Amino acid sequence: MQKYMTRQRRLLLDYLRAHPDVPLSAGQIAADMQDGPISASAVYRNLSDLEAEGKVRRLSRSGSREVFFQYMDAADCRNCLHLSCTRCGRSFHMHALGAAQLVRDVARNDQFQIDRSESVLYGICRECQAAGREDG
Amino acid sequence: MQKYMTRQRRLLLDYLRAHPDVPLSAGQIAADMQDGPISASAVYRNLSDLEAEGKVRRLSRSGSREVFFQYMDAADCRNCLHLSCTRCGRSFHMHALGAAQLVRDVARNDQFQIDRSESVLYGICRECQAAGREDG
DNA sequence: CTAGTTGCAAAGAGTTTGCATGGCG
DNA sequence: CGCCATGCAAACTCTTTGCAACTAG
Repeated sequence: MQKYMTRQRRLLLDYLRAHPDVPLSAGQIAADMQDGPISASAVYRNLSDLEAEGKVRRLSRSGSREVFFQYMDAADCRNCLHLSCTRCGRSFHMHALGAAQLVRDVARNDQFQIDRSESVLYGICRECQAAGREDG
Repeated sequence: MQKYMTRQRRLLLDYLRAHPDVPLSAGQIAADMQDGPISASAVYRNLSDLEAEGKVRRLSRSGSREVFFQYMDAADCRNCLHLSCTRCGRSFHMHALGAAQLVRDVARNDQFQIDRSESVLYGICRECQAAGREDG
């Protein structure tokens, strides 16, 4: 668990906050920051710490062995599910009411208690749908 | 893409069909079958082929670097979303009507086109909820 | 027959870890 | 000043790949 706010820690946090809606792979983050004063292992270690503190969520993309991280702006994310675009990689908050409704419906119909923080729905976002129609 | 039905292929298929509701990691499958006449690489290659044919879905578990596979009983899975229990590992089909409803709602409210085959909702299944209440 | 498949072992990608050094408070 | 965090490189885990031998149809 994090005790000291090191330069690396701050740098990483800044980086994450600057990319709020993209799930970033640890490797990608490390690569993006490799010119700065932070090593890959510091990136990995800090991401794990941040995850343990709930500041970051760890998620996987189907078919990839990479682990992705996404900064969570505290309470904001407690009641939403994430929608992640498989084309552009960005992720969005599902309408909170809809998420609540979904959780309720699944609890009732399937007797299954959804964990929002573990779950992400994949698909195509509005912009990429539009782009797709143009392309053909 | 698969052309010949080899002994290994049949073995793997049998194995998968025997475990319909558990997402199995490729490594686990390979380990379970290592005594039989099938190598790890045959397992991996066949799983990829089966995925390409839509007989198997590939999925990730948040926090794990392993890739999981789950046998899909054809058309059955076209219209459902999967609910995967983070406690016992089993996965279930979300009520088809509920899934359809969800897809519609998200399309309308979030302008996001969910891809059922990519998406899995994680949480706790009925049995594990009950077990949890007993345990404390 | 003969192209698709297999097994093996080696290569690859991504992540974790051990240890000496450095820096936060 | 003491302990936590860092950087480096080596270890690890899981998966993919190259290639010669094998086999389904």
